[in-house]
Amino acid sequence: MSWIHVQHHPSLSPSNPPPPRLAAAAATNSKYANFSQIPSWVSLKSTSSSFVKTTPPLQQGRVENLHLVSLSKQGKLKEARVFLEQMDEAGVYVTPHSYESLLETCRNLRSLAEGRYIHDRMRRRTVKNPSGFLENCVLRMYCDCGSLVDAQTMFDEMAERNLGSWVVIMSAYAEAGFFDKSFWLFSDMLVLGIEPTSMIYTGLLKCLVNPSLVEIGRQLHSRVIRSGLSSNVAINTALCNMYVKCGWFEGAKLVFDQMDEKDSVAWTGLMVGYTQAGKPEDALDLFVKMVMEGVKLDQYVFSIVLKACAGFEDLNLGRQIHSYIVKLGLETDVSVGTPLVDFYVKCVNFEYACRAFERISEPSDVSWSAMICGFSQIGKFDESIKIFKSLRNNSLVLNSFIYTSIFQACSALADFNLGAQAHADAVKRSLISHLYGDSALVSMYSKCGRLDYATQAFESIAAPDTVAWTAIISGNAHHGNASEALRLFRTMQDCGVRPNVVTFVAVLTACSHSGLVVEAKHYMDTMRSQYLVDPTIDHFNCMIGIYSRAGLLQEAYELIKSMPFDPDKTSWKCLLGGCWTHKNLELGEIGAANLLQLDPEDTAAYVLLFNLYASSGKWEEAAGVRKMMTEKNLKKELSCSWITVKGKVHRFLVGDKHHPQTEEIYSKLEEFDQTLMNNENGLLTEEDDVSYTFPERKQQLLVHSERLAMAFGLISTPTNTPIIIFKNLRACEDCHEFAKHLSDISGRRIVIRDACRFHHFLSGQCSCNDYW
DNA sequence: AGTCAAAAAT
Repeated sequence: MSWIHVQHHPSLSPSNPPPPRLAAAAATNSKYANFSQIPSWVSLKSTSSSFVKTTPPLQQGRVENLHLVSLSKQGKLKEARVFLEQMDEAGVYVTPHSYESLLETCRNLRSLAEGRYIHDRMRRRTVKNPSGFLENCVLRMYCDCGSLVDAQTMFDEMAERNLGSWVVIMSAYAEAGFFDKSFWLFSDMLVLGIEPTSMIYTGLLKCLVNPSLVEIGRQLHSRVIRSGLSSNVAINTALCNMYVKCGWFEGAKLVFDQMDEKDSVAWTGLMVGYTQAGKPEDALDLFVKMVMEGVKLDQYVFSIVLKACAGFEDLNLGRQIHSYIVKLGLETDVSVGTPLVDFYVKCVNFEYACRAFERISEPSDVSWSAMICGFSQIGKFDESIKIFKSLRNNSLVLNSFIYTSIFQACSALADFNLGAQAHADAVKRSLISHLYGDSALVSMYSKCGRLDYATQAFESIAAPDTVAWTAIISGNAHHGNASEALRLFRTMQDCGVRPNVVTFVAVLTACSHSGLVVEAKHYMDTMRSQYLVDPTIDHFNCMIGIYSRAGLLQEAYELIKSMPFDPDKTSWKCLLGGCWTHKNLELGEIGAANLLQLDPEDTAAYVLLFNLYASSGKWEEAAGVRKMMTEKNLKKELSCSWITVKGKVHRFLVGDKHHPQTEEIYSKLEEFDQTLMNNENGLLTEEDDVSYTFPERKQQLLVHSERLAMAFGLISTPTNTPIIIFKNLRACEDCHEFAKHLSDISGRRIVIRDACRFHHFLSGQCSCNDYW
């Protein structure tokens, strides 16, 4: 809630914040009086001076009341209270307008205590109050502050209720879901012979928001007809919206079609309904009709039409509507510009999104969050974070969507430091979106190598949904805790949460990393029949990977041939990977051939095939593969490893000597020199550069990037913390052995995240049991 | 008087 307060603070206007210097200047020019500016000759202490005595009594409190209103508009209720007491002491009259302003602030800030105080002092003195206006303000204050009990007491005690009083309390009950209460009041009204106005009806109708309430809606509708209000635009619009929200589109259409007077509001409401019901095409049809009937188009119309468009991801259609928006000069409007940005982001056209954003005159937090999303989508997570930081530094309004995006960005960058800070920050501002933010956090901590934090985050979710369960299952899967992942999968079902497509990917991933062939096959076979989830190619690829890794290469190949999908790159790569591990040249050649047909530039395919030939002693073929690579001028992905120490990322390449502590790192590595494994067969690892000759490669092995990172971790982090290293490619066998050994001698816990999973090394053992 | 815009897990 805290950020809402900011919105009411004039000098921190959310949409267009002046830089600090300007803000200070603006404050002194503020249209509201500032206490320090009140000249001493009218200030409270001088009420006894001869000048004031000659001024008429009402005139006397003008500046004080102005100051009071100023304080309340700035949300300074505590100060206002002190000032009120000073005014009392000085015998200065508080005007109805001041009370109105104070009550409004109490409402906006949901400050029941201050509201009660104001009400209390109003009762203790005579306030000039024409037609019970102020009493309705108090009533609304109680309703908006959530105290229906106080509101009811007030209502019962009111000497002079007017229609406004009825509207306020009935709407409040309806909004809070106490429909019986509001309908009792409704019948009270009728009994008292008070004829309900359109306000009464619209107040009630707008609270009927789900299908279970449609009957009440129909009854109200019939009363509307009987009371002769059926041509009232506001009521008809409200009826139409009510039926839409209650899911009765036929009813909505009926009301809509017989309206003889329809403005853009009525059209908008119907379009909202269609869009929310997943019928964007109907919404667009309505838009076309609107245009043909010449209805005036406003920013609301375009915001919903753009949302409908985003559902289609039809760039062309959106461009046409965009040009319409430009013609009408509405592109600078934040409520048109923002959905426009979002539309382009959804169409994966970030350039257009940027241009649309630039045109918005006063971007809101929603506009910024659309941009953050856009940057993340094109992989520019640093840019997302940059925006986030600058919004924060400028005290602009942040929201839970933004935090969710930041958690995602930190996941992708595996930035534990920033992620944990953003987490704490979001907690302080209570801006963690239920389920959305929670799941993103689970995933973030898991991807940062902290499954312990991920588990904590998961356990703090009151009622995890499918996505949240999937996140924690997937986390355990990637950290190699297959049995825990499968246990969670069962618990999830015991909790009545149903697994979906992604959940099964996570479950199969868990099996895959632990070689649970039988279990995987069981889930594969039952996911459709028992769980009603149709397997996708991702599931088949997981299964192919599981067979291949387990050495069941024939089974893997049969599955590729028999599965109901055309095999893709991943399918063949899984097979090829298994063929390399289990030295099956025949199937390996088939895998490589198919893979290279789908992607002739796939470096990993060449490396695997090269190794496969080399290990079978087929040097000529191996040389051929290498020649092909050189001919194609294939630049393989540069291998690197990184480690974060004190918030700073240290990145290493093979044989890197750029680090300022290079000497220490290399001498640390030499300490472990004798533990090096023999790699006499001259095989390539993914890390190696193929253009090197054999002796150089062997030399390279000693200084693989992850070893440099490990050595640096060893000398620069406290001994009681795990050394967490990330690398962009798969762990090479030799370095894996090295890490095991290092964990044994140093007693340190080492965590390495390679391209496909986490390895936890402790006391000479790896959590993957050498199966990866 | 009634209408608007965004997000999580492979």
